[in-house]
Amino acid sequence: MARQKEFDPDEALTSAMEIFWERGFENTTMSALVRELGIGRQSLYDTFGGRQQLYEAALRRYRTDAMAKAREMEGRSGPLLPLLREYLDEVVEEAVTGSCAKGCFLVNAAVERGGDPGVRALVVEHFERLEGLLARRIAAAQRSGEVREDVEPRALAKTLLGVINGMRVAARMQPRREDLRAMADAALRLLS
Amino acid sequence: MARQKEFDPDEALTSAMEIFWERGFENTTMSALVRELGIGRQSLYDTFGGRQQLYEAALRRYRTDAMAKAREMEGRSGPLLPLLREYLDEVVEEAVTGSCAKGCFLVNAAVERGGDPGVRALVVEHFERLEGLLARRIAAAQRSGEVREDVEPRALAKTLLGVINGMRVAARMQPRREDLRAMADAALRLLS
DNA sequence: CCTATTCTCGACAACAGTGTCCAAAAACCC
DNA sequence: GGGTTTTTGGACACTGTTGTCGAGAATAGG
Repeated sequence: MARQKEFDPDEALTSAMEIFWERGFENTTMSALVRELGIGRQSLYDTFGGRQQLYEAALRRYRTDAMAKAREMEGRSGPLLPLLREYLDEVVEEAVTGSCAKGCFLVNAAVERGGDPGVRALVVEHFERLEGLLARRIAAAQRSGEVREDVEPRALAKTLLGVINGMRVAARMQPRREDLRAMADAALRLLS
Repeated sequence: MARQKEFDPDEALTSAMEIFWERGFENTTMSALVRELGIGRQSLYDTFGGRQQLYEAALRRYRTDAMAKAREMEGRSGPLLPLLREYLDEVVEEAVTGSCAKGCFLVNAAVERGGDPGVRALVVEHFERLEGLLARRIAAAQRSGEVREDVEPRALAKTLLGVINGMRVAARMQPRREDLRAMADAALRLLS
């Protein structure tokens, strides 16, 4: 029928995501993406349909990956705290890895583009799901006596998520692994 | 000698700060500032010297105000937890007040312009000071038995700051007072 | 009242970035 | 091999933004 694309759209989206993640929306021009992805301008527009749409696609992909990690944690049984430690370690590594401080794409998006309803909805939805997931696991851990019971699960989940996002912000200022680990350790200790 | 300014530079800086705070750097054009401050373009450039410099000046002003609030808390004696509650209440109100979700200017700046060394330094310095201040008060509260002693003060301070910044991020996504209060309550409960 | 200095306002040059157009090239099917 | 469809790459129109220029207005001092 016709000519086939010379690049892999999925791979391109991943690269675009990393660039948007590091530099943010406003500091990422289409020209830069064309240059760094090694894809023609027109191909980029044809495939993804413009900067805003490409950004949202990148955000969706990040969100899917992030939720997969969280669900993987949910899927496993056993005590909560070791699972949480593992999860937090991943959060730290992700926030620190890369040429510069990236933090978390969703947090960055919320801060930088909270004004955009589409972006905001995308972000809010993710964190609500994550909070629900955490709250359920925390409630179970409270019943088994692993987590203190003087704070209700929902509030504990919100606060834990707060620490996690605080870690991401801290990582964006200064990606020092030991600082983030200290926060993670303390947060876990406080739960019991 | 000469004509005097028709506007108050200090007041103008305050307004500019609020606008940068709400919309961020890239989404705030000089033309918009000229329009909304009611000041001539040239006057703005003469007084503040360009967008980047105006932004940094606004950031400095915010930082000064924020540190003043923190020091006010430090100055007062008595048990720590009530003071912290008061402080957190202020944080919540500040993050929620305004026509839209503002969060914290410094957090926003760190996320949006972490790439700029000047901005980054400004932000890092502030949070380091704040962390030190908190750590000192927490250490004292530990000695008096008000705060649990199984986590060292520095780590506790980092984590508390993490929750606070997490609250600011949450506020930027969805400025719901009850959610932020729940986080603040839980964080305080976890300290004891 | 006059002069010197500073402020104010509209206009604008220079620049950067987005999204589109068009011609050429490439792949697939007949 | 020819025709058709799609991709590709460069050029470019258009828009929006920054920072500056020059003329005119306002104020303080002589």
